[in-house]
Amino acid sequence: MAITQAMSRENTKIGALAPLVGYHLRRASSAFAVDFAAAMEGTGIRQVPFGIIAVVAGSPGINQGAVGRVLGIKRANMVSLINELVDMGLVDRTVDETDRRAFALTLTPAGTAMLEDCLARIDAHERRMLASFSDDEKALLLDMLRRIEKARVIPLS
Amino acid sequence: MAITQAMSRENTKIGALAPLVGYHLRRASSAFAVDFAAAMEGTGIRQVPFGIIAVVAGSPGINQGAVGRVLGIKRANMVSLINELVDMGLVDRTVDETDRRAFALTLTPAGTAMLEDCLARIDAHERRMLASFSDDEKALLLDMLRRIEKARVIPLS
DNA sequence: TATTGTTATACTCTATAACTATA
DNA sequence: TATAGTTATAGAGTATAACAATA
Repeated sequence: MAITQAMSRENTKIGALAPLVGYHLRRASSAFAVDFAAAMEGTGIRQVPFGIIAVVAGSPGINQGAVGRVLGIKRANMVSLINELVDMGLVDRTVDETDRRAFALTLTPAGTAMLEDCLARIDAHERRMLASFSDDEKALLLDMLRRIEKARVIPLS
Repeated sequence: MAITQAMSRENTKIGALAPLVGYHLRRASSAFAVDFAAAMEGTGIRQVPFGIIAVVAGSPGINQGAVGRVLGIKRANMVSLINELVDMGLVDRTVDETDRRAFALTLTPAGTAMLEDCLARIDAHERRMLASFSDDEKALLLDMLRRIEKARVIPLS
């Protein structure tokens, strides 16, 4: 049987999914995730741990629960994520003397260096994924995505 | 210690994540997923199985592998997803007589009814999530998301 | 009583490798 | 030899419930 070009492209018949923003958000996010993983190769850093590193860098001394609330990660799931970053020597975890239930999180020098390396890789990754976007389009997209994030109160912890 | 309003809102200090399209895509997609799940309550249908139902409806007789390629789902992972839909009585799976290795997938009458019910729920869900968006903005967003999906060739099967 | 962190557990989605049966 | 489907398995992400220590 001859393989036509239309067939080899699988013809993209997504039926009722075509007009759904939710579907295309999911696929676009997935495409970003695949390229993100490729961009991070060799660092051992994934999307979620990178988010934690960025938040800790932005608010040194922040505790686990607060990081989770900012990123939409449940307390229970923060534990192993922070353990991983501490084990990698990227995050320092000390008892918060103003609230001895909590841990104060900061980046180690290695954590700061890792953040810088990741940010350089992510800059290239974002340029790659958005090569066809003008600066105005990129700003418009960011604004729309932020509006969607706020459209529903994300349940936390 | 007094809790200020800024503190209770957690102050949204996402640091280096703020300008990253990949981060906001992920959070926006997640917000859609949460509201999607709420919208589907009682149907037993999740995002991925809904995608399969929609693709089968759009291409009756399509086989598992083709559905997977359209949706970015690996062959191995299609098996249990199709089993689930067959067990729910929504999808009919018969041997494709033109290629006896493959299964021809079609929706049962119950599957067609489920699709209609889901589409009505999803219509309300999308309107809810995009309440602040004009028709032009929505079209612009869809166009941008489709461009991102194509920015990287998604590896399939 | 409420909150921080913890453990245990489960479900969904995704990934790879090896197998069978057909083509 | 390539492809359709299958099985087994593993890693991530996310969800809930119950507990100890501290506020």
